[in-house]
Amino acid sequence: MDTTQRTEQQRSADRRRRELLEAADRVVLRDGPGASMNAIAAEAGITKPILYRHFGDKGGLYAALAKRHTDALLDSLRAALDAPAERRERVEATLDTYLTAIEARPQVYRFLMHPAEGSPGDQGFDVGKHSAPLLRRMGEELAQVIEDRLDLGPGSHQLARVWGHGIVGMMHAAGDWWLGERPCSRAELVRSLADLLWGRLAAAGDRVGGPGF
Amino acid sequence: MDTTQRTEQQRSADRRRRELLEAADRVVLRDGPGASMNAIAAEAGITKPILYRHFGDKGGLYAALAKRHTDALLDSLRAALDAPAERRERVEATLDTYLTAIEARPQVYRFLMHPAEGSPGDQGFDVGKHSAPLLRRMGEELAQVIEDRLDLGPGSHQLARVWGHGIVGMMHAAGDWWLGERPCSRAELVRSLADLLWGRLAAAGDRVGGPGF
DNA sequence: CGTGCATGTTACTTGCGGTAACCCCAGTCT
DNA sequence: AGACTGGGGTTACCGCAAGTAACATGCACG
Repeated sequence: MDTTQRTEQQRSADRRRRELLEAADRVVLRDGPGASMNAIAAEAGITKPILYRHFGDKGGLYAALAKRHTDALLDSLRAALDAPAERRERVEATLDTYLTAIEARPQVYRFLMHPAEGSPGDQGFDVGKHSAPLLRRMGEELAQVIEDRLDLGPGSHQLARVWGHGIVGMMHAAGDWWLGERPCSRAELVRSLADLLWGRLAAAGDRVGGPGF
Repeated sequence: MDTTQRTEQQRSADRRRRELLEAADRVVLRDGPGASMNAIAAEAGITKPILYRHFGDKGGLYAALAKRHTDALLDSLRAALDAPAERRERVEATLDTYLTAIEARPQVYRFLMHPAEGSPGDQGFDVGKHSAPLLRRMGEELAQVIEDRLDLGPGSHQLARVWGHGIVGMMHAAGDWWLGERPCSRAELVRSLADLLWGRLAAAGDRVGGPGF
């Protein structure tokens, strides 16, 4: 009765919410992160106030949208990282998974990395979470995996966290640059990054005939 | 005559431009990247259209502002990277220089790394330059240094570029996270990152008693 | 003197985020 | 049946910031 009815309405609201999110998705993918609430509402076949009833404000809508994609991407990454294989292979598989994802849907990627937060009065938004939460989440998850799986001696917790965020940042920056310039194949990029993580920078010899170092 | 006058006016215009930039700087440092053109104009003691005459649009002003800070930071980094010392020392010095800079003036840092927000429609902004050009410039410069100084065998050009952007991204992401959470001292962070670059990730042993990998 | 020309202003338009007030229709209670 | 309530929807509006005319002023040159 009361409960069944409430769940019924709940379900209806959830379905509506999903429809709205999919419409928003289409618009954001088409117009970029600067898509207006009016455009999104129009795409969904309704008007602005409904969006605000469901998501509070633009930040809320964008957060919900970002969460969907972020969760999906993180699932793929976890799968690659958890595969039964040698460490280097897993690292390469994870890098490749990430790069494949951003290559396949660059619009989604742009949106996730530069959600543009509040904006106007942006007062409604917490200043602390200025940046893309996706990078933070990836960094934290990777840190956890590193800490769980590797024997790093004393201070392993801190070390794992630094490495987690650092490696994610490396992947992100290299991917961003690569996506813009396409200077090489994905496989080459993956190899180069893995080589970097595998200490080839430290192992390289000084160039002969260069400036005297 | 003509020329002298023109240079005279040019100089005057340049001086004015600099004053405007410094005023803009003060406002952006105080109010964050969402500072309005009105506020900047008021701080400079003039009104909006003058700003637009000098910088075209908000993007132009922000680009000019960013260029100043970016150039300054890049100069410091070049100095640290060019110091006569062992490679590891230079790497650590460069990391430390970067972290010291973002620690000393987080407002500047936020502005440089997330200029896209702007404000509401942000439609005055070119979609192409979505991200911080600072990262790209740092990546390119580092790539150049790596290629010039290290002997990487065949494919060294590509490799150096990938590494340049990757390392810069690592530094940036770790720095961003560190700046927000302050989980350890700057020196510890520098050491951890350098260790990562020096192959400690690849060299670490599997954790005993953990899940069977 | 008037004619450029750079510098400055006021006052406007446009477009967006966000909100208040109203509307309508399906059930429900008495 | 008829008033009552509440979720889904709309129109019309506010405030604010980017960007733009159109008008005003000071100063060199012929």
